[in-house]
Amino acid sequence: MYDLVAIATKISNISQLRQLHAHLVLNSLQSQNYWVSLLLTICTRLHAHPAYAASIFTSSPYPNASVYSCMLKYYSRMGAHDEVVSLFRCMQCLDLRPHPSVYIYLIKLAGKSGNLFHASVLKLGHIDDHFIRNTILDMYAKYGQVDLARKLFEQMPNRTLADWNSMISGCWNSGNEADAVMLFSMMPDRNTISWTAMVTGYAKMRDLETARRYFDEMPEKSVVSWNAMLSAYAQNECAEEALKLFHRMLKEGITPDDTTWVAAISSCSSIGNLSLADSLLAKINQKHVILNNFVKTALLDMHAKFGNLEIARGIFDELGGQRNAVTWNVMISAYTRAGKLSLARELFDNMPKRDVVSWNSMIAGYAQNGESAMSIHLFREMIDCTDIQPDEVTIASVLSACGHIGALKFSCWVLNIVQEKNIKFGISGFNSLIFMYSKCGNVVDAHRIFQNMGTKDVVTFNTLISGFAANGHGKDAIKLLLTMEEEGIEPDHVTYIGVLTACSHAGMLKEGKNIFKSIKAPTVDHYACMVDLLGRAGELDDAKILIESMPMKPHAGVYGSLLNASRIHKRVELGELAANKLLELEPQNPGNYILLSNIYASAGRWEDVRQVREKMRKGGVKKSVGMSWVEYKGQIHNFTVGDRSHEWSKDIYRLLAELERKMKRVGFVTDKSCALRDVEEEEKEEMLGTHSEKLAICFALLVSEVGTPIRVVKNLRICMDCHTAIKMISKLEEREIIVRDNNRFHCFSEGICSCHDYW
DNA sequence: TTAGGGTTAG
Repeated sequence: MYDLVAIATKISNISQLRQLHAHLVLNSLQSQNYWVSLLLTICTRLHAHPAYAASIFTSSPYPNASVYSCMLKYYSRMGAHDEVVSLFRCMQCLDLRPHPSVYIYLIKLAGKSGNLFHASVLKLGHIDDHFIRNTILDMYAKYGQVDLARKLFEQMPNRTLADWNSMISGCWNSGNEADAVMLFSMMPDRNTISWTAMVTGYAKMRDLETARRYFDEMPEKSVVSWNAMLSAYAQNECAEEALKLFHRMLKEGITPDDTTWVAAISSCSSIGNLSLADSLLAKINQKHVILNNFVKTALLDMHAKFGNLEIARGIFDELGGQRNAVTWNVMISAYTRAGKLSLARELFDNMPKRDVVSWNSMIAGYAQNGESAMSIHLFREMIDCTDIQPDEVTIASVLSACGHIGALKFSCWVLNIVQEKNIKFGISGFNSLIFMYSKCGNVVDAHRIFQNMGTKDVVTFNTLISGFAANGHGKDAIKLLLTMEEEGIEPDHVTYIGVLTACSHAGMLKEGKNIFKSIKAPTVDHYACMVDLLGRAGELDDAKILIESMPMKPHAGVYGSLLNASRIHKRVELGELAANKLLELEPQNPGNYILLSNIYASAGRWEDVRQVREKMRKGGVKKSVGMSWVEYKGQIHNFTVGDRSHEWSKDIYRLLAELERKMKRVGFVTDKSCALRDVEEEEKEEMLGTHSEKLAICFALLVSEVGTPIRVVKNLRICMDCHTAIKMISKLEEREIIVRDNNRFHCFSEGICSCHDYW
């Protein structure tokens, strides 16, 4: 028998196991509990097939606690949680006493609801087992029940080092720095684990300096301690510091493990330094490291961030069965970052188990690529069809999408969910709220949120400043810039873009000039804003001089501003100059051709108009489709030029025709530029007057209550013809109509638009 | 057989 036991412990593959099994059968030993337990232990070690393990288990006619425990351990190793639980219930029914390690596994598995086991552990007297006791303590500490953990800890007659360490981590988990420090100082003895817990604790509080102090004072460091400090840097936007520490680690002869590589790789990708990444890859290859899927996922992400989508996809495919939710999520966001939404969606639809990050990645992916309506649609699906709880990131993305298309009602619905589910907002949540309100034209609420915020960051200020800019509140934008400086928040280049745009929209030439002068190192974008400001104010020659004096090469935005100003002030020669530069810089952008052809059209130079159109056709440049959204009862309705797909189409067009008749009767003449801008000569008659914003407005007129203002958002600039037509509609229908285009609001009321400077 | 470190979304 002793020979057999010796053989059994050395078994290293399934066929050896089957041989032993056969030998036991031959000697009629296979149903003895001792041997069943031993076979099951080997099954666990070798990951044997569940059917085989089950057949061994059932060969025992009267399985005892040991057999049950071995089978339970087998299932837990295989991740078959349901089987684990049902087996445990069987044991309870049979009054069998599980092995302590079984409890440890079960308590960990139960996680947050693990306190169910506490009573049973007490009843069976397992509480004196310090391994089990510590697991319970740790479970309480990990899952936010620090009070229970403390109670247990204080009642303990003999605390082990592990108990102290669990308690310290528990304090950090609940953000209780004072208690963590006190426990650490009171400890009778400390090990690397205690010190490392302090390092991670401070890292969680984003206090990297103190974390580093503990790290430096640590009497002995393990790889884990190094990793803790490395990750602290890597996760708090200190990638450079992380890589410095990584190199010191190598110099001191510490062998990196998987976690080390993950931190190094992710630091590399956030710095965006390709050559650094290459040298890191070389090191990994040179050391012949076997990479686990954490490292592979980090590598996947790095390649994706460097734009190597094929390599990233290669790693993803290679991972095969080792893929987890994170791997899928990384690949999805790799695609959304690159604007490849359909590929991202394909993965999203095919992934086996989506978590909140998967939904967030896809919702944010749509939102960031201009597919706001899809983003909102997907959020509804998440709420209506799944049990997954949205978090701050979800809400921030959806609110941003709502802002883009002015979906105020839908935003209210989203905010109700936030209240219902008690989702806590941090800075980014509030920032998105400010964005949404100001994009919906509700500056008052945007400002209210801003004032109630505890801590603000530069994005908070920038968002509200841009909101003021879009709503024509130039003075408020400048005031906010001053507040910002008072509160010690350094304005960045986005801040100045916002303030300059605000000046431009409010016609504040002098103030804008002063602000521009105060910018330490103006970027090309600031020059573009300045050209826009000068141009709109009619100082086109100054704008041209400014462009010529620029220390850097002007980009498309600079000439775009000049072109727009030339159109407003009918300066054909300057417009031609700007447009030609633009066509050089962006030969594929249809907007530039259309702007130029409009300038020629307004000057009556039809032959030039024809030539521009011809050039566009030859270059294969397609005109972009203008879209308009209107929100009705929390649903988003979108329209494109000449759209007939809406179920209300018939009524919409009937109303439009009726309105046009009325307009003609009161002497309204359409401006042909509208037709020339978007359609070929032969289609002109048919398409005239069917721009998306008009369709959206007619739809809103049909469905909305009399007296309520109509809100429409257009993704491009609204054209002159529609501008005039909407003015007239607001008068004829006695309705207030608010149209927001790319960057500002047009408020039409009683035949007057309150943003005259725009045209 | 317990305690410390890991990849993703804004």
